[in-house]
Amino acid sequence: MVKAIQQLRDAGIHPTAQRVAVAERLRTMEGHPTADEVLHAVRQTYPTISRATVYNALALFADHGVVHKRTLREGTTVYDLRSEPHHHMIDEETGVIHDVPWDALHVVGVDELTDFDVLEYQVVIRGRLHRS
Amino acid sequence: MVKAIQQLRDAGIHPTAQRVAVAERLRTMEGHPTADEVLHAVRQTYPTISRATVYNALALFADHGVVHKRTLREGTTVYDLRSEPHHHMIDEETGVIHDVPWDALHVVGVDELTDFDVLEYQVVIRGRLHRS
DNA sequence: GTCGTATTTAGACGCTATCTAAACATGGAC
DNA sequence: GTCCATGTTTAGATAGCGTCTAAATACGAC
Repeated sequence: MVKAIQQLRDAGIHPTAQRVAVAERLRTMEGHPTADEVLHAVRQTYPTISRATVYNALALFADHGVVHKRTLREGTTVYDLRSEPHHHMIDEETGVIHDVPWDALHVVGVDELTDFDVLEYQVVIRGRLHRS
Repeated sequence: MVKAIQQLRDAGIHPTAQRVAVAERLRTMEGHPTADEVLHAVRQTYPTISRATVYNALALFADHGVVHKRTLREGTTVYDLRSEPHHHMIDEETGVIHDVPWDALHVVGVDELTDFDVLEYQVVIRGRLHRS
C-alpha cells in the first residue's frame, strides 16, 4: 500500500484510491495482463471501480513509465509490468507471451540506422515452448 | 489477373472470382494495409464483395503464406505483403509502419535459445522518421 | 444434368476500447 | 472551516474491428 503510493508519487502521478488499488494489484500480477484482466483483478479488492477508471489509470501509468503498453497479442493490448528492457517470445500454439532476457540476444546494426531516431527496440520471436 | 490466379494456385488456394479480386488488389497496394483497407480497395473493382469474404480470403492467404498477418498496430491487425523476411520500425508520432531490410540488422544469440523452438523472429523498433 | 461440397452473402453478434455528461472528491486561497 | 476551481470517477452509450450464422449461390465430380 505504502509502496504503491510511493511508486505513483515517484512517477509524478497523483495517488487516488482507485489508482493505488490498480497499482497494488499490478504488483501481484504476473505475465502480460490485458486491461480487462487488470479490471477484473482489481474488482476483487475494489468491486465498484469502473472500467473507464482502470483504462485511464493504465494509460496514465504507461505515460509515466510505470508499465509499458505493448502490441503483442491479436485483438488486445497487453501491459508489460517489467520496467527493464527485454525481448518477447510468443507461443504460436497458446498465444502466451514469454519474456526473453535482454542479454540473451544482441542486435547488431541499430546504431547504423540513419533514416530515423530509435527510441526503443526489441526482438519479437514466434515459436513454441519446449515441453520439458 | 493471370498472375494472381497462378499465385493462388501455386499456394494451393482454389482461385474463386472474389479471391482473385483480392489478390489482384493486394498486388497494387503498398505498406501494411488493414483488412478493412483491403475491403474498401477491393470494392472499387468488385463493389458487391462482402466483408466476410475479404476477411476469409486474407485469413486463407495468410495460412498459405501468400501474405503475413502481423500484430504491429494497436487495435487492428495488418497484412504484410512482402514475403521476404524483414524488420519493422513503427513511427511513434504517425503510427506508420516502415520496413527495415533484413540485412540492416543482425540478431546474435537466437540459435542459443534452448527453451523453445524459434519459428520466426524480427526486430521491432519504435522511433521517429527523420524529416529530410 | 444431379448431387454434395465449398463458397459467398448480409446482417447479427461479441469484444475491446473510448467517449460523454453528470456526480463526486480534492487541494488551495481566504 | 468554507468556497471555488480543477481533477477524477462513474455508468452507460458509442465506435471500431472482427467473427459467426443461416440462407443463397456456385462449383466440381460423376
